[in-house]
Amino acid sequence: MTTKESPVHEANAGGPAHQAHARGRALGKFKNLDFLATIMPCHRGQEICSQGRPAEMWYCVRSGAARRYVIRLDGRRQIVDLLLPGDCFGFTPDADYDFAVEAVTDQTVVAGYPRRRAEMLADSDPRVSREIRQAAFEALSRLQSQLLIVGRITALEKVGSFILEMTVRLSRAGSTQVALPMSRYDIADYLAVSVETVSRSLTDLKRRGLIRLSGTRTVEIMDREALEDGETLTHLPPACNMARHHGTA
Amino acid sequence: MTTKESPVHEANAGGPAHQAHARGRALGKFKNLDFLATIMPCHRGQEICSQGRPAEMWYCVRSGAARRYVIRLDGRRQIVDLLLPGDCFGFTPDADYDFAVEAVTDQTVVAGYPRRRAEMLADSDPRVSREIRQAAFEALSRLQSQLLIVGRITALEKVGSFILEMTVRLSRAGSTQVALPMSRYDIADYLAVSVETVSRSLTDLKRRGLIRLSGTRTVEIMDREALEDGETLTHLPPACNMARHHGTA
DNA sequence: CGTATCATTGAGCTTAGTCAAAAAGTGTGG
DNA sequence: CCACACTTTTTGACTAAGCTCAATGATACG
Repeated sequence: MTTKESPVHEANAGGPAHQAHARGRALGKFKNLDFLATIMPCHRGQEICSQGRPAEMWYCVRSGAARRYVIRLDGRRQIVDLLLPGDCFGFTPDADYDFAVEAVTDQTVVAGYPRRRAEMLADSDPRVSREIRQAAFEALSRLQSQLLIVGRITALEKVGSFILEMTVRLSRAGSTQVALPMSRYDIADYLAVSVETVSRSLTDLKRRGLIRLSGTRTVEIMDREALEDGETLTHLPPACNMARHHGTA
Repeated sequence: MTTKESPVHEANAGGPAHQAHARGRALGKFKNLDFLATIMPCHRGQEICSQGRPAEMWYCVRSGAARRYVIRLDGRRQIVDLLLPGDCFGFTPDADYDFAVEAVTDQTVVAGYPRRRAEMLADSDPRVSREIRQAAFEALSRLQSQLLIVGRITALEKVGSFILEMTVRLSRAGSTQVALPMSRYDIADYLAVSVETVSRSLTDLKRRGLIRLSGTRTVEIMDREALEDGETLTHLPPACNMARHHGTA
């Protein structure tokens, strides 16, 4: 769904939430490879690598956000990784990429490392070797998290845990607020549900008082417990028509 | 679902389909580390590593099959990787495993490599370093495949592509037959659907003539095209009551 | 100040989950 | 070799969650 007829939901991502989150960790990867990095500033929607092309580079997000995705036979898009500052990508066991990667926001910057040379360096420098290994393990961990989210039963749970994950990954320590860099379409394709369902779920979570929205892309967590529980989210007052005026958006 | 009340669906997996699939590639990993491998034969259901414990070992499946999984708060089990001969696991960016791994069949053999020592060896031997990197990239690739399967829309598509994946991974080249080493419960927890749905989907695929079952765990692919298409699988003759006596089970 | 995209909401319908129970295998011990 | 106990697998009936189609608000950008 989602990206069925409308091939690219790009153009206008709008919102105040896009000044990347380049924190300390953004520079924490491939330190010992940085001297051969190519810095690439990307605009929204710009393709960074494309499926089927020779996998000649590894990358690391410096700021902004990127989506790694696959287009299915039926035209649907499945996002298989959301890449935030500090996240590395481009790893594949084969000669070619079996995915594509695009910048999600303007102001996205990635560092590119020629794979061949990086591998040769890894051969001679254990620190490089360990950095790459660590980056791959982190990618593995992200994918597992995503699988656990996508594998949830109800859309409410998926959206709820997605927000929690984004909070953890985008906000420092105890923050309860996240500025999502991506559109509802991206969220939908990440969670493998329809855009409408994402929207409805957010509305529902808002009505239940678990989150608040400031603008469309800034989410504040009001009840973390309930969000990660899932028990609370299943078959409960689906539309409790309590005449509550939810403060703002 | 699935593993909700009934914690473990083990005991009797029976069936003729369990003589592991140790082919050449089973030994193709960590060649240069083999001298420090511990060979562990495992019985069905035996735990190989457990969530939350220090990640002190890396592993490689030599024969049989294993499932990597996570138990959710609500008690459901999500399988996040099916490990077949040649597949490596145990990789984590943190100090502890954030998953558990169990043998799926009797006759499962895994090789264990002490992480510390393996890392030190990788530091000094580029071949080791590359082997580990390659294994991690393959794990990444498996996870991406699973995500693409779980992210499909209908259960019919999920089960269909699952069978295709298993055929590719378990059978040599052009074979159209797979002996699934795992139960319907495992399949359900891998696909994040209910057991009943898995069973119904298989029945449906059988009725449509896309597969045939010999016994309950041996699947023969009759129409690969249709299976990977998905288009064919959506809203079509859901129960064509043609009085056909499907040859055998 | 239009225009395009993003976001939300509604109505109808299909799919899959749940609960319940039967059928088919498998293994064991008498 | 058979009967029993236990799993695994399948099927049915019912319910509810989410997809689709369609339309209406919002918002940003030129």
